[in-house]
Amino acid sequence: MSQHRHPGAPGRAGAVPALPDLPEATVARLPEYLRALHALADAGDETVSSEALANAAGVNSAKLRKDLSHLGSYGTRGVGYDVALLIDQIESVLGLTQCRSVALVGVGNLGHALAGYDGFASRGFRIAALFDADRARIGEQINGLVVRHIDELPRVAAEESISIGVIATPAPAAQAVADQLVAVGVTSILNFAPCVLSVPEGVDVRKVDLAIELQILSFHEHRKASLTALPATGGSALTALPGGLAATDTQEAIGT
Amino acid sequence: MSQHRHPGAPGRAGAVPALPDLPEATVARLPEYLRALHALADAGDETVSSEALANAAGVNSAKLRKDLSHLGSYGTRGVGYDVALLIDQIESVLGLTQCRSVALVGVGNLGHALAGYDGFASRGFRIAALFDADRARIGEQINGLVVRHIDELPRVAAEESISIGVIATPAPAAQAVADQLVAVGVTSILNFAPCVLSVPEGVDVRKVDLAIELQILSFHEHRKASLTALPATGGSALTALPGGLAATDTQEAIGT
DNA sequence: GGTTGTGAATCATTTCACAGCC
DNA sequence: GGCTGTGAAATGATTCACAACC
Repeated sequence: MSQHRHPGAPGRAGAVPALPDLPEATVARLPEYLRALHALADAGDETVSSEALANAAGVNSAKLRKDLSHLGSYGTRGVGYDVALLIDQIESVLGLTQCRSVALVGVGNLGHALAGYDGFASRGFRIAALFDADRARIGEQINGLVVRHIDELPRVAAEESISIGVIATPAPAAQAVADQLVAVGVTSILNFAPCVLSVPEGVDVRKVDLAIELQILSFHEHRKASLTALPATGGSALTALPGGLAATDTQEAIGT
Repeated sequence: MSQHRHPGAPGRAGAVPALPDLPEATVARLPEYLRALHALADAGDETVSSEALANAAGVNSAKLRKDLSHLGSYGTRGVGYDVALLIDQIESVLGLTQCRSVALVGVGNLGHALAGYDGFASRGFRIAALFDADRARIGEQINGLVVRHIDELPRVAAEESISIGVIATPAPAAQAVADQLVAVGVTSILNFAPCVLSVPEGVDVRKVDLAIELQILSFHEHRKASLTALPATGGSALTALPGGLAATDTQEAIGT
């Protein structure tokens, strides 16, 4: 990430509670643990071992224990972790104890879907405002929210205490939107437009590019095809068409 | 084929794959380079320096050069990289020389948007079939494609040479869909459902969870808020850097 | 018995810095 | 002069393995 790193000791000792300096990789996994923990809580479990939780979150148990140890961790040896306690702990670290308000800019194809996605609300986020630059869309209602013109961003951002901006515009518009978000004080942006945004120091940008995900998969697909094509030198070129069943054997699904 | 080998590695055991064995982090960045290169090509540029390309892709130049060196390197010292040549090279490595067919399962809110997203087609992917389990949706047309029942997957997958499966169903349905995709020979899955999938060895799964992205941003937002409440930690340069293109590292680098 | 927490070891990735080439 | 390619150093992340604890 960028170099905002604040050196360990803040002058005098002991003043700060558990303001954690977590490894970025750990931060990226905490939400997944949280999701798994909620599922366990819904199922009525009160404690869980690192092995079981790691399984539910798709990581190995050593990594999970190391991650949790960074937050000071409330586990009991021989028993495991208290599910409810751990949920509180992780939500507190992630700053999810307060519901955060999100402004979504760009209600085209993707933005429309995001505006209607209920996975946000159920996990601590409230889509508080929708914006677009296209006058034809202004006034349209999506999921109980009216689409406003982007020019209203300053007023609405102040009213709604916008905490996070989501950009779902076409690429050419994204930088201008980012600038506008930054101008009204937004310091966290989730960018779905396929382009790089430049923002001042102190503003965090995360990017989700759907085509890039497919291209990464394409690489692995390509690699797998090449591997089966030449197990030995001069191997016969079996047609790589996945028409029927693949040649691989193992079909067992692991776990639930 | 690359003959790149690190001769210094002592005591290496096991087989070395005969294929270009790129670091995973490099693979994840190649699509971003590709996008930047296409933009340069559209602008008429014929060559580009590592510095300029790195800037356009949101990374630093040393990383970019190291990444490109892994693919055998097509640059000219003192000049830079040939844009067209590099595009070909990267597309070839990523397996994008053939257009790959994608099956999309789940045409709810998000799936609907994905089906209509033109960013796929423009970057080497063809959405070849849409599926859903809800009988009420069968027959609906989206972007010229008709929604089929998931039971038709085996027949259609064979007809269309499906290469990649995209899951955009609710979480409870996702595992069953993954099993069905695997059963018809799909070995690459992009999962938008908020859950962990278990698949046999050899199948690649990438996961995109929109709420998780927001939660990671929430953490940084939370941390920044806590920091401003603290006394200064030395000369933390909060000021905007000269020029608008300053924060090259701020995006992208946060996790994968 | 079982399980956590954690130093130490291994592995991966990024950055530095400069030789070599244009 | 400018630029790439790349060993070597530095940083970061993962895994191992086991002592401490219930």
